[in-house]
Amino acid sequence: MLQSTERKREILATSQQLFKDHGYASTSVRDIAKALNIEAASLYSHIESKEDILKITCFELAEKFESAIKEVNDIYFNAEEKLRMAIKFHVEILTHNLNAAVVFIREWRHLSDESKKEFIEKRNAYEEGIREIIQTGIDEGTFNEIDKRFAALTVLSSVNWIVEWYKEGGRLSPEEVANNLSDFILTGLKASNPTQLF
Amino acid sequence: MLQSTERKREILATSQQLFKDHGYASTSVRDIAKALNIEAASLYSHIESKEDILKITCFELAEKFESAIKEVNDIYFNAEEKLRMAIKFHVEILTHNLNAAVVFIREWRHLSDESKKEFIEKRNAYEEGIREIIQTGIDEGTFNEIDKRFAALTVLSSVNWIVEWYKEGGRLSPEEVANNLSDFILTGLKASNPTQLF
DNA sequence: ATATTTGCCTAACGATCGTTAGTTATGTTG
DNA sequence: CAACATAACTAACGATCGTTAGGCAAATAT
Repeated sequence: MLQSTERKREILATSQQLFKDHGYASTSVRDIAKALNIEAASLYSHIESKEDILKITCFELAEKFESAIKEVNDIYFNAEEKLRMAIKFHVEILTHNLNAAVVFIREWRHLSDESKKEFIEKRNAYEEGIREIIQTGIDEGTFNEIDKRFAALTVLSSVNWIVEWYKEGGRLSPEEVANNLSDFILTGLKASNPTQLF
Repeated sequence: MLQSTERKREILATSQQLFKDHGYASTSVRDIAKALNIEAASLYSHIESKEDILKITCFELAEKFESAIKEVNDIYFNAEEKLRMAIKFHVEILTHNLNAAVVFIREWRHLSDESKKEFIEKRNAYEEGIREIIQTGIDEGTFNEIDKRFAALTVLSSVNWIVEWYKEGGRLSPEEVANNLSDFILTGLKASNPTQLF
């Protein structure tokens, strides 16, 4: 007897805010209800379970990432363009769904075994998409020969970390954040080094 | 009436393992006791509270990081050497205290307000140490002019992420991990670019 | 006007939570 | 041997957990 999707979106949004601030395990169903000014039991007209909220949150975001990486890898570009575009999309998804993104990044471990397995598969597929971009760059000769697995993880960790400090309406727009990240990841900290010229 | 430090170390180590695997909030005092084959109440001969375990774990690691960054910044080196050394120490601390490190990185949010405040201060001081190294590089002219705050956070995020995949006795030694990370952070993905030569 | 659906309510369930009080074997030390 | 310290125990506390059953007023559909 689940009801209007509109009310469900409110419940999801409120829950994501609370899960972000206090963690999934430390947020009770009663906390969520209180934030919505209703009773805990009333939530169950809209959701199946507490884990239902987590599951929907994690998988909705996973789908967005999935579409984004497909879009990038289906179009023909060189590796640098692809990576810049992937980072741009990734940052956009994170910043436009900040609360959900934090839950996606931090709280997926609390999914049931079954859902967790599926989630990890989707995450692996996404990582594989990033690795393909890096491989493209190596094949082109435009990227350094580097451990792909290591590089993909390092790229993703620095991109994901923005949820820890990004503030809506802050100093940097999502686009600027994405550009800064891309520059950092592509060229590193060091100023161009004249000793590499021979 | 707190007892032998030896037994307390066992309790800490066991708790850290469980906190790493299931999270602080989802690990009950009874879970910890069960893993040690004792009753939950027996733990209280050794610890003050559940949060006590978290507090000790977070602050012991914070101290290690504090000493490391002091050691790096007190010795005179150029920025690249300093950064490489800081990353090497950081990776060593993480890999030699893997369970505690995961708790330090993921679970500090569950500290009491008072402890959390102190923890954040210590973390900020550490980040400031990293920013100083970056500033040194900019002053030297060996690092690109870059947003220091942004750079420090990005460096730390990629270094901290290793706890998600590092396995003791795995393919890469801590030293190799540190070197790979330093190379990545210093020179980026892109092969040295001839269009930058004028 | 009547029937149905919606969105909430109260009340309660059994389980589990962190923690305390008080006790008891098992050494260890004088 | 007597006194003490150690490291565990049993039992229980009040609080809170996710969830279910059943009801009720207001809105909507027929």
